This record gives sequence, structure tokens and C-alpha cells, in this order.
Amino acid sequence: MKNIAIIEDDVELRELLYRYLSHQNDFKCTISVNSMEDFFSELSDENKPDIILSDIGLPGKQGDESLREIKEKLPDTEIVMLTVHDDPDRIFKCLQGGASGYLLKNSPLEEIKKYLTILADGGSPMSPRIARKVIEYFQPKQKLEKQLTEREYDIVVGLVEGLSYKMIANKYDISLDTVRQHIRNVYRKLNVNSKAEVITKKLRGEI
Amino acid sequence: MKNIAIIEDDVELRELLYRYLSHQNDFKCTISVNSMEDFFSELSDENKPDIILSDIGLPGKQGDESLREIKEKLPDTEIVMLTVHDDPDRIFKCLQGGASGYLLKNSPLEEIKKYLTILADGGSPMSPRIARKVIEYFQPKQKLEKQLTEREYDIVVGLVEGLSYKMIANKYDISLDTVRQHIRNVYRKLNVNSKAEVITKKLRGEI
DNA sequence: AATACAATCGCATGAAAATGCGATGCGTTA
DNA sequence: TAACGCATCGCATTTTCATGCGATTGTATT
Repeated sequence: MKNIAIIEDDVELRELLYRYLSHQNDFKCTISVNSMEDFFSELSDENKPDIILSDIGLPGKQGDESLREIKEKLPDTEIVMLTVHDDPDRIFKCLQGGASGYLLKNSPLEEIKKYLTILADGGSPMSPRIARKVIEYFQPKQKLEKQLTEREYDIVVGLVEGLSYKMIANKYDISLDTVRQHIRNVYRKLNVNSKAEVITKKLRGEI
Repeated sequence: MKNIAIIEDDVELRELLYRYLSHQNDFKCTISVNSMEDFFSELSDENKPDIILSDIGLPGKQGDESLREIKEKLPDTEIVMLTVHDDPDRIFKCLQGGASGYLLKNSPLEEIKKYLTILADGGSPMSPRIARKVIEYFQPKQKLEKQLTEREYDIVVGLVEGLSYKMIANKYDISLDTVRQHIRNVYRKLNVNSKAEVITKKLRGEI
């Protein structure tokens, strides 16, 4: 039996979720409020939720901005964001903030129930459309015409690992000046002029 | 009707998938091989797959290492990785390499079919357990006790943006030596000794 | 009042990085 | 064959970074 909290300002949807989940065997709705502020004031030691279903766009304090606060007070609680949008930046922000799942509001109730079961089981519920957006975040953004050669790529990897030119030279058994030359070429191709920019580009998937 | 290619060295599983998918209305298995090399040799203009189901651990060329090559030759083909493991680094590598989905081998056949349908529909199939791992990648790793101060954080952000000490000093209207001092403190707290390491840590969510 | 730490600044030094200019050999492609 | 890109190496210079040692001020905690 899991305690669920619903934070949603659309009263109709909230009531729907509340009534639906209350009639399930495995879930109990202990909190059902329409703002983050109400949630924190209703929260007590007796009704700590195992799972929070929260809208992102709330009146007052936004759902995605309260994530860290929730995580501090309730470190063991799973948070699932509800949304109508699939804006990648927002998704990313929520996941960085500590959300464990991300559902579209138009999901059927049975699906939501299934997702909550998955969550209780250690998985993460994610609508396929959301999953696609998340995956796209990982993937190389725009392919640059001037791609790096294998050797240049090696050197870039070395930079990301925090190696100095000298260490890279040793690693690949080439001279320090050769490393310098490759770096020059990388800078030219990427249109940058510092290690820092190369590392940032690489880790942001732009290389 | 979607063309499916199966690349899987476990003959039993491959045959199972092949027969199952062949009997579906919406899918047609045009290629069914046990290695990446065989896949490329069987590939022709007539049997270009819409979706590739590929094992990760293959004999010879590994599945996750061939992703870029596949994406070059078949840019419009969706690639779904099959795996028994849920190793985060491997998952991350595949998604960066261009995979659109990631399924555990022990998924029921009906579920695999459902996932493929989702994929054809523009979503991304992802086992809940995998989704959890992916999400964990976004989230702050281990909270460090010695957190950075606001100013130190400013300086770190500057470094990530590729600014030199001098530029950071100008940006925040402090002296070059003060920037140096903050950098010293950051290095001590993070236990590193180069710009590169700080940037890497920051972009990997470890700060 | 004492301790701790954040934020600021200065001087100095050796190491590393960024860049300019040069070069050779080896493939591929026009 | 000529042109091009890749990988390799060398020397020199300027800038930036990393680090050592020192300092003052203010704020918060004990």
C-alpha cells in the first residue's frame, strides 16, 4: 500500500485522479491539494507520501522549482511530474531537479496506475513521447560538416579526462608538438580557442 | 508495414523474434543475422530496414560501436538496442551513439511488439528499469559536503563558458588575483587541480 | 570575545597552453 | 601529376594557468 499525494490545480483532473486512485487496492491518497504551498502546510509526519504526482505549472510556486525543496524534506519520496507539454528544457530541468518520472496528462487512468506500479517497483514511468525527448538530449545536436579525425577525437577525449598535453603525448606515444598541432586543428574546426570550450562542446554532445 | 532487421547472436532468441514479428501484420522481417558484419553484407537498396533490433554484445564488432556507422549509412533508420544488462555507462553510450530505444531481452514478445509500434509512432520505447537508469544520469550524483559558495559557483560557471581568468574578473568586477583565490578554493574543495577537471565535473552534474 | 569562513586583493614563480612559422611522408582524389 | 588532408615533428613567443605566501574586511556562529 503506497501513499500518494496529488498536487494539481486543475480541480477536475485532481478529483478524477483522487477518486480513481482511492479505489485501487495498492494506493491510498493521503493528500490532494491544488498548490505547492498547500502541500507543504498539509504535510505532517503522519501522512508522508511515498509518491507525489505533481503538475508542473502551478499557481504560486511552480512545480519544477519546488523539486529540490521536496527532495530535502522527503528524500525517499518519488516524484512524478504531470504535464500537458513536452518542452525538452522543462523535462530536462525536472529530471535534473530530482523527478523520477514524467507523464503526459492525457494518459489514460489505467496507464497512470500501471506507471505508479512500475515506480513502486523501482522503474521509472515515462511516456514514450517524453522518452524520445529525453533521448534526443543525449544525442549529438547538429552534425558539423568539419568532423574531427580519429586522432583529433582521441586528443579531445584526453582533454575531457583532464590530461595535460604532455600526458596526452605519452598516452598516444607521440610528441608534445604533435599534440599541439592536433589541438590547433581541433580549435580551427570547432571555431574555438581554448581547452575549456572544447571540453564544454564535447560534454554537451556538440562534437 | 515496417521493415525490421534483427541482429542477435543468440540463435534461439533471434529465431523467436523473427517468427513472432513475421506473423504480425504491421511488421516484416527482411534481415535476420547474428553479427554486425553479416548485417552490412546482407544490406542492399532493396531491404533497407526501418527499424533495427540489435544486441549490444555481439561477436566481432560490438553493437554499440557500430551505431555511428549504421547511422551514416541509414540515417532514417531507428535503432533499438537489446540487452540483458542495465549498465548505465553502456546505456548512455548507446543513446549518445544514436540509438532510439533500449529494451531488456527478457521483455515479453507482446511488449516488444508494442514498443515497436510506439517507435513507428515517433515515441521511444524504453523499459522502465532502463528509464530509471537514464534519469539517474541527469540527476546530481553525490552531494559533496564541501559545497561551493555562490561566488565560487559563479567562477565555475565562467570556466564552463570558456572564459579566461581575466574575463571572469571583468565580468564580476573583481581583481584577477581574487579570481585566482576563488579558483584555488574550488580546486581544494573539489579535490582537483585543473580547469578541465572542474568543467568536466560541472557538466557531468557532480557539482 | 573568539573562531571560522567568505570575499577581497597583492606579489612572485614555474608550468602549461595558445599560436605563429616551418617541415616531411603518406595516402586519396581531382 | 598536382592538390589536399592527415599525422607527424621542431622551435619560438606570448598569454594563461596553477600555486606558494602573504594580507584585510565583514558576517555569522559559538
